[in-house]
Amino acid sequence: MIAFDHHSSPAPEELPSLLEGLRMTKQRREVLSVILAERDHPTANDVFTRSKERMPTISLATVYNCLEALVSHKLVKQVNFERESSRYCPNLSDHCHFQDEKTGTIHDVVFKKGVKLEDFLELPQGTEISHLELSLKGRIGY
Amino acid sequence: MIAFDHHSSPAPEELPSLLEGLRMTKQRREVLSVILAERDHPTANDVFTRSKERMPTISLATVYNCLEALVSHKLVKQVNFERESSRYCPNLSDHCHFQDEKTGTIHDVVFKKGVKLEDFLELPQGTEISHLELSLKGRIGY
DNA sequence: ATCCCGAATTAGAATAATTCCAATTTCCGC
DNA sequence: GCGGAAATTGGAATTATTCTAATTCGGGAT
Ligand SMILES: [Mn+2]
Ligand SMILES: [Mn+2]
Ligand SMILES: [Zn+2]
Ligand SMILES: [Zn+2]
Repeated sequence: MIAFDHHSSPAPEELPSLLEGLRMTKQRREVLSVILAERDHPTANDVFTRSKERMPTISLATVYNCLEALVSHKLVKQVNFERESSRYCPNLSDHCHFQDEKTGTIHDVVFKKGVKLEDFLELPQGTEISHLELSLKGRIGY
Repeated sequence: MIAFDHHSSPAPEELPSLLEGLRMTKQRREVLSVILAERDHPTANDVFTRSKERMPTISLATVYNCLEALVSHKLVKQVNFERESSRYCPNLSDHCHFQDEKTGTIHDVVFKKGVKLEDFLELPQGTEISHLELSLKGRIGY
């Protein structure tokens, strides 16, 4: 019954100047707020375009730098679909991604509560998973 | 107890000249046999290097063309890890991939028997999944 | 407030995987 | 053997991302 996760908007803006040990420069704050604002999984270039509206001097290199910093400090997730350009996601809960082949839209998909990897994968004992990415493509029931 | 799937070698060579509706040219046969031979998830460039040993005139463009043909005819699977170059896999059974961060080696990981997507994902009813890719990174228990 | 200094930003060049192109070559069916 | 569509080829083009080197920023110390 529960459909895609349409999570509610947390307040952007007014972020502390240090977060998770990351110096929150104005460019990083701008990039983060762009990602928080629309939660539509924008590409680096999308983020660049949107950031320039409020900060016309920001550079694409800086956007890439900021995204890398935000991702490595786990304030944002990087999302990949096959060979497409990376997208960025502000949803920090455990989830994966579904791309509607009709529209290209990417939806967050939540893991069922309590499921563990070993429940559905034949992993050798002792394996430590440090990163997991599950990407789905298909059609939504009209 | 069951570890990574080390499947046994099916006989390469001697492929029919038409397979799955795909004209099996000598370049396509060579590319396919390279992938079947080592099952170590080579990149396009790996395949190119190995193919040149037996077919010195093959071009990289042709390797890409062949891989695309083999993948779209489902004789080979394309495997992606984040932004790394694509790799190719001859294991047609339902499986996903684990990359050992220590060595870079990629292992096939089998889904437990009988598990369905809906068992662990909150998918809206009526969703049709046409493609799924699950990629894991981590360490093997020494 | 000014100075210092490491970190961040910037523009532009470089990189690298993949795709495109236009010219040949292959090869299946007649 | 011919004709034609499909495949191959070498090289150029594309494009997302990374790198470089110069400049600017900003927080702590004086
Ligand atoms: Mn990731
Ligand atoms: Mn795939
Ligand atoms: Zn997401
Ligand atoms: Zn595989």
